[in-house]
Amino acid sequence: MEKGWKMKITIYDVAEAANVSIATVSKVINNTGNISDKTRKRVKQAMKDLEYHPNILASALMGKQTKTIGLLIPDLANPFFSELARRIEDRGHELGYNLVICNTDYDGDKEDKYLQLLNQKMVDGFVLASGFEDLEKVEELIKREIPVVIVARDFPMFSVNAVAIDDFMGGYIAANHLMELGHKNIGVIARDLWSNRERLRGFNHALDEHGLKLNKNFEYIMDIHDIDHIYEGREMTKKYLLEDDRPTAIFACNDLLAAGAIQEAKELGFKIPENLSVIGFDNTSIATVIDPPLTTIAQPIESMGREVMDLMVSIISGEKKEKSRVTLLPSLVKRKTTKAFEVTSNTY
Amino acid sequence: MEKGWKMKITIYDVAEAANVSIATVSKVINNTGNISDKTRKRVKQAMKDLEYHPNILASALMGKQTKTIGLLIPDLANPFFSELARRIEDRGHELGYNLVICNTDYDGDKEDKYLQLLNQKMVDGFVLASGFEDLEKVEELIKREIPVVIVARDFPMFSVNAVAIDDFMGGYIAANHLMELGHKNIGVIARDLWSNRERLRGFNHALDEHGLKLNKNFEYIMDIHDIDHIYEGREMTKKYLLEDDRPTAIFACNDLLAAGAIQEAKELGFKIPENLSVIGFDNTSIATVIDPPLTTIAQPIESMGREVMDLMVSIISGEKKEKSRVTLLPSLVKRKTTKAFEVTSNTY
DNA sequence: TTGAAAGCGCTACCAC
DNA sequence: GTGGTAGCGCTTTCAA
Repeated sequence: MEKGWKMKITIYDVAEAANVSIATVSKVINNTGNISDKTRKRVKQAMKDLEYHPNILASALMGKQTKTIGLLIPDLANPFFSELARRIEDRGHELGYNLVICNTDYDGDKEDKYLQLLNQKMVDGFVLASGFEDLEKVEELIKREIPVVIVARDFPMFSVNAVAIDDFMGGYIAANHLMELGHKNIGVIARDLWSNRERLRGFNHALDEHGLKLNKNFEYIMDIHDIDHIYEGREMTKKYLLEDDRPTAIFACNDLLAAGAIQEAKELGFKIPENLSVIGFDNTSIATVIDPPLTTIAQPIESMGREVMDLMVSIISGEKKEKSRVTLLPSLVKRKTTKAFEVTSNTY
Repeated sequence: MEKGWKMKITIYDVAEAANVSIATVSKVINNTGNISDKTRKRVKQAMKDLEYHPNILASALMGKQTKTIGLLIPDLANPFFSELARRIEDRGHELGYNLVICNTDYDGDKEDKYLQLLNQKMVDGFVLASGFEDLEKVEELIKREIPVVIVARDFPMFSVNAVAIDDFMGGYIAANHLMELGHKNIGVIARDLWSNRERLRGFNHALDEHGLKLNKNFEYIMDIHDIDHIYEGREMTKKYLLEDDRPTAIFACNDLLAAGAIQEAKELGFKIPENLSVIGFDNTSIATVIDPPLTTIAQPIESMGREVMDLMVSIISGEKKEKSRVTLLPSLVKRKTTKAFEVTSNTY
């Protein structure tokens, strides 16, 4: 029979060409069983000649891995998440996995749909960078023994695999940096996410240690579905800055929010950092793009991506049986948006 | 037999529960054949009761679609691509498709590897946003009748499905905008990509119409693998601006490059746009983040994503047999980085 | 060291 | 209308 160029070539073709059974071919593909060097060589040659590539779906049907991981992420257009996805994909590629990436927009229904769909597609596991404020679905997965690792979002009192930074510490560092510069009256802008609440908690804790207290007028926790961070950052900043006892510094819980804060402040005639200090969070690429370059709390995005995939693979391979949690440390990246507070600077 | 909570439930379980054959179940799943309402209802109920979800891989083995598309993209961390990926995913989701996203870094070997791998995984088609300066692999796919659509990258003399903007026109618009403002001496910064070369061609064409000519000292085409656009933008800008006959405006072929240009110019003491006009390309979110907000040539990213998936699906479904190419139009988004050139402004 | 054969979960053709 | 059955391409006993 003529093997046309379009014919999909299967294990049978290889077997025929190498004059062995498909069982033998399968064994050399998977390096299992005992095959003599001679046959092995012959089979390999046949595979090469025919440009044979095993159909992964068929083998998955037999219980093998699909070598595909589902990544649920709130919003790829958000630099933090796209950079994280990038890193996870990089490491996945190194380890032989592909990523199905899904945007959830913090929408529970979408999360459900994707989880279910990717399950049907037999992904080997899920990386969840999504909101999942609701633990039910995650528990369901775990009960069904599907590998799950949560990233950038910790569930302190729940037994899941997770990699995240110490958000509390991040907030703590931010506050201390600002206080060291002499700021006492600080405004904060956050989102209604666990991680952001932790950052605030750390922030407040640091304040507390110095006998300071956050002015509730200068605390804003925006709705999770307000997607335009820049706008929100601007609005809040305007509100804060127009008050008589306006803050001398702002802690924004992500870089985008900080960008908005800076834009608005400048537009209102404030000089940054002379009249107002701003500190962000995440250290995404936009921190270096805005002017002045943003002082921010860095999440080690690359390491996070790496750790996530490594953890995932160790779970899949079964070498990690108990749940484990890796916590990375945030760090202060000083750039140009924070400066020592001087009394005179408050009246510009 | 006790159906444990972990048992994977199959079409057989449904058949048993509904007291029909698996053939019948299959028919109600796929809405094929003739099934009486009574049985249909019974089967559906059984599926619901058992929380049955068909194994997509198994049906794919039988020649059905995997409902998964491979997306090859140079770099998810680049805002243009992450925003595009976001839009493609959105539309894919609406149409019932998932996306396997792969970063290629314009690396031919990675492109090959991914193409081959995703092929094994039986994706229904490929969206290529990657470099693919080399057409061979694409031709190979097409010959094998695998649906392919190219995005943000046109192959004018080659018959492929593609959606892209008119890059020539984009460059043309940019040049005209600058010339209308009185600029005659303009520097350009581009990458060594087809799209960028087209933009330059359009740019030069416009110049030509006005009897102007690009000073070759102020033209730079950076290597495709130089990944740090900001840095490159800065370096070139410094070089240009330190010349005696320095340009009064810069056309950067993407927003990141423009961001670098602006940073450097400001650092050298130039006021933007008073002493130097800068125009970018893409209109990514960073255009609104930098200061001053960047005037740029917008690519309609959302429409592009939509068109790409729509085209892909129409190819898969077989309703589009001939190749087709959709060209979207770029548009000028005026913000704050371009301004009329005044003679005095050249000596600040 | 090799191969025959029994599936994996599903679809589709052909009988009844 | 419904069901039996032959695969899809692969892995994995179990015999030879």
